[in-house]
Amino acid sequence: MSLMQVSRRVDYALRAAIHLAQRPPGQAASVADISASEAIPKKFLEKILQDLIHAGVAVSRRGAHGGYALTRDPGEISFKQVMEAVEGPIALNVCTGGPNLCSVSPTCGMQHVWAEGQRRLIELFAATRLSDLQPPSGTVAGRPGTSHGLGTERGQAG
Amino acid sequence: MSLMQVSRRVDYALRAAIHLAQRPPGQAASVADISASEAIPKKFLEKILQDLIHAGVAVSRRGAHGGYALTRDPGEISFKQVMEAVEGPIALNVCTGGPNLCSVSPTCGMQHVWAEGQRRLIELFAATRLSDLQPPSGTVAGRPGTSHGLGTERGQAG
DNA sequence: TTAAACCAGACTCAATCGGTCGGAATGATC
DNA sequence: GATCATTCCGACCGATTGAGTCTGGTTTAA
Repeated sequence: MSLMQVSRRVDYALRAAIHLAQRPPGQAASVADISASEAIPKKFLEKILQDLIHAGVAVSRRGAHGGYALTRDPGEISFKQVMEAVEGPIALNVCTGGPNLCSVSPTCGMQHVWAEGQRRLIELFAATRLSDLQPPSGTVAGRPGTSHGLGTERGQAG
Repeated sequence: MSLMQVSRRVDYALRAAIHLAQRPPGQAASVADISASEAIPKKFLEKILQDLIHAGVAVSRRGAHGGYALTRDPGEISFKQVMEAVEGPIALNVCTGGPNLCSVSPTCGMQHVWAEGQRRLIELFAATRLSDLQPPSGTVAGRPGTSHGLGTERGQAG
């Protein structure tokens, strides 16, 4: 019983995104690739990757030799973007999801504490980019395998 | 669908603790009192208060005119203590609950990000004391009602 | 003795989490 | 153009958990 944990979904999404970040730019990885090397259930991962696509974080190519790649440079994609792509926005309590959501009073005093905690987390997760992660020691970053080019545009993270 | 929210349990526990903090020192409040004024289901609150007692945050007096009070000065009780009393320790991901809990590799790179987020939250919640909260505007802090003395010792928060 | 309170544990019920299944669409290759 | 590898998509499912209730104590003031 532990407090405030992120879901498996978020964990998997980040692993997958980092996996994509760590292969040669523009080289796509298939669900099978990622699933195998990151130990994520394949069909579950499939859905998570769809979320990343819908959020504009990743793109895919369908058909044989298809796969997934990031839409931007790993240095331009934040943890926060990936996390919020698969779950909603970060909100430490129901009352911080929007204004006037406190069940008891409009300003119950706790609200600003949650808001501050939220601020701190968001600051961290927005500042942390996919490029900040070292690949796990003992593995090679850019082993090609089945990989095919996929265009990557540039943008900004937040 | 929102990320990283605290449970109702934690929210209720804090409301209850703050309620106790805001009445004249040493004056107990019954479950009915707290339940009514904080809009918390009575039987549910009862269990939560038990957790606070088991964690040494509150004490109770049984029998007629019984009730609950804090064991220490509100300035000596932190959010963190209350939160961890009713849920486990704060841990942003399974792998930060203890060493060698990462499913993929002993150091997957994300671990230190979770650890840092955790550090920031814990710092905030440990620094925030029950005495830091203003009572909701429009209500009176120390309206006596049914309240009876209950000893309060002193200690420290963390 | 009685009523007001706390104490404890079994129970319920619905939602969510984590994941699977089956198949349709798409694209590369032969 | 058949085949095969792959993404895409929605329905489904079981277990867990979150939130709360119920029942029946026990303790104590009056």
